[in-house]
Amino acid sequence: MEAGFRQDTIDRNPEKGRARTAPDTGTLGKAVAVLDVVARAERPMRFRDLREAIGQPPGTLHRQVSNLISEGLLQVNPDQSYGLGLRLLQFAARAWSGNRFREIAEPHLAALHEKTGETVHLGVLSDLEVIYLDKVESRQAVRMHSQIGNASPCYCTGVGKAALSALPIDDAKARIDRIAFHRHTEHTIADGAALSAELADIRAAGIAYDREEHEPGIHCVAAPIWSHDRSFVGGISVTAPSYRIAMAQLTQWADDVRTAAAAINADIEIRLGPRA
Amino acid sequence: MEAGFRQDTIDRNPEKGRARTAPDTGTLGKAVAVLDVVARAERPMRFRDLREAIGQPPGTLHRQVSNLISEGLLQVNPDQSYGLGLRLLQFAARAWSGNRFREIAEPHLAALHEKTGETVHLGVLSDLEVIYLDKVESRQAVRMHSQIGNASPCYCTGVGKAALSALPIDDAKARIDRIAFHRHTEHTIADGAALSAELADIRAAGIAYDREEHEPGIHCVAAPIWSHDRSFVGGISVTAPSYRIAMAQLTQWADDVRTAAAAINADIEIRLGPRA
DNA sequence: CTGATTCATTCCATATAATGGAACAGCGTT
DNA sequence: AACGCTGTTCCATTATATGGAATGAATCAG
Repeated sequence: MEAGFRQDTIDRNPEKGRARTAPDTGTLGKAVAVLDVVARAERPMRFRDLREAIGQPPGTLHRQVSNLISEGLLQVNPDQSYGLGLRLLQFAARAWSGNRFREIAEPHLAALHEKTGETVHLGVLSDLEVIYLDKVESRQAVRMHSQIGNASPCYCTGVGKAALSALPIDDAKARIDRIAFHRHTEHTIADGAALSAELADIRAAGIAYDREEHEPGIHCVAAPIWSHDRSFVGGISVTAPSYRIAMAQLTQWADDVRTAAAAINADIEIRLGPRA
Repeated sequence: MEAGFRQDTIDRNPEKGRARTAPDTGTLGKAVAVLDVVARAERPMRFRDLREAIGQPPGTLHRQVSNLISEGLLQVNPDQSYGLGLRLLQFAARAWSGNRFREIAEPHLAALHEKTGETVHLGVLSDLEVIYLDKVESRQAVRMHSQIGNASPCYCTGVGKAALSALPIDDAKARIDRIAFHRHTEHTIADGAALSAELADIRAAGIAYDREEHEPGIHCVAAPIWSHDRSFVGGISVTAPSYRIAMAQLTQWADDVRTAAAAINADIEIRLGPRA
């Protein structure tokens, strides 16, 4: 419908394995496991579908589902299939507008977009994935929602690699060992050794490139941002289609991206630092 | 920053009382109660603040918070304050893109916008509030996220009144009795009797108007949509600033809005009906 | 239309997880 | 250095979730 060059769909990745931070333990863990199944489902899920996906006895699952519904986290469609509840939308609206990093980065993203004219992203590292928090785009091409909140692998995105480069080296190493690499394009980094090597370069340069490693025909230049204690790492990027913007242009933007990221880091330190 | 005429902020309403569907009972209920407090907080909430807001003993609250964090539903900012977790953004992205009603309504909203040139909304009734699921807007003026997922009172919005009119009368009556009316503008409906009276008109006409009842200077024309069993009711609306669009113009659009809503209802019946 | 079968829901004794008081640790303040 | 304020950990107790079995509803075959 719209002229977005980047795929408009939600996670077409063939990687079906969940990158959960926590095990499905405890009452809460089991509850979000149910939400997770519903969220990741591609076809409408009815009760029996959930049952085989979750593997809980019917009575148990039924009560879990009931509780989720009464909390508004889950809902039943008229055709008996389950969908995520509207309460999640409410929460997300707050999660987004109340996010301090997004708030701090916002003007810098706008400025960077102003300078380059291309799409600017803000992403945060969440375990092994990058979650996009914001984007600034020239035309109202792609619908925002299709991108914000979406997760992409960290090893084949500019923001992801930038974020990894901001982690303490042993932390980064530990995460890399847990990555299940998948070739999204012919340029995708395929193993941990190659990724570690590239991260060394990224650390030295303060700049990461995605050379059509995630989506064919899309490349980007990114720089890391972080909080003082590295409990938060993320990145910003300028993304463009390679048919229109040459790699040489990206490298020219590198300084702008690095400068913008540095400015964001300074703001984070001031507004969220230990002495805030 | 942008030229949005409708307020860009999240819920400035003075109504602080929560419109919870469920009591804070059960492990899950207590967990979302914590999320709710964080979501509704206006200043940064630290552990101490949560403690007084929730009223749980420190040990208990600490574990609840820890569990929420390990599930990614909550996170700690570097300055020790809590924020909603990124997992909620991921879930919401799916809740939105996977929402059947939104999906079905989408082309009709686009067509309605094409015809009127003004902002078109899709909202769903959730207990006593309307939650906006989608909007189509001419310029990329207001950021989508500031609107989608937001909740507004049902008694002073076009979509809300339209949705109420689609409920079985006793259900509507029961909900009206629970509304805490608040005068947002001088035109806001102030009591249940007035609302019931207006709902009768809306049922007869199939059209609801918001005559600057929520935001001064903003009015809209809306029509209800629903599922066959009324487990879902909502509405669509065309919204405009009154300085630019006269009431007479809104009444001229009423037929278009009603027609669009009817088309959506037909699609819902076909795609989500009992024999789907 | 009837009977058989599958699936969803309810119930309740049991197993499990959440609770909260108390004791501990970290840190800034007096 | 001792105090007070917050946040964190521990563990016996208590409340909650669990899941097998029974019931009810819906679907399908004959």
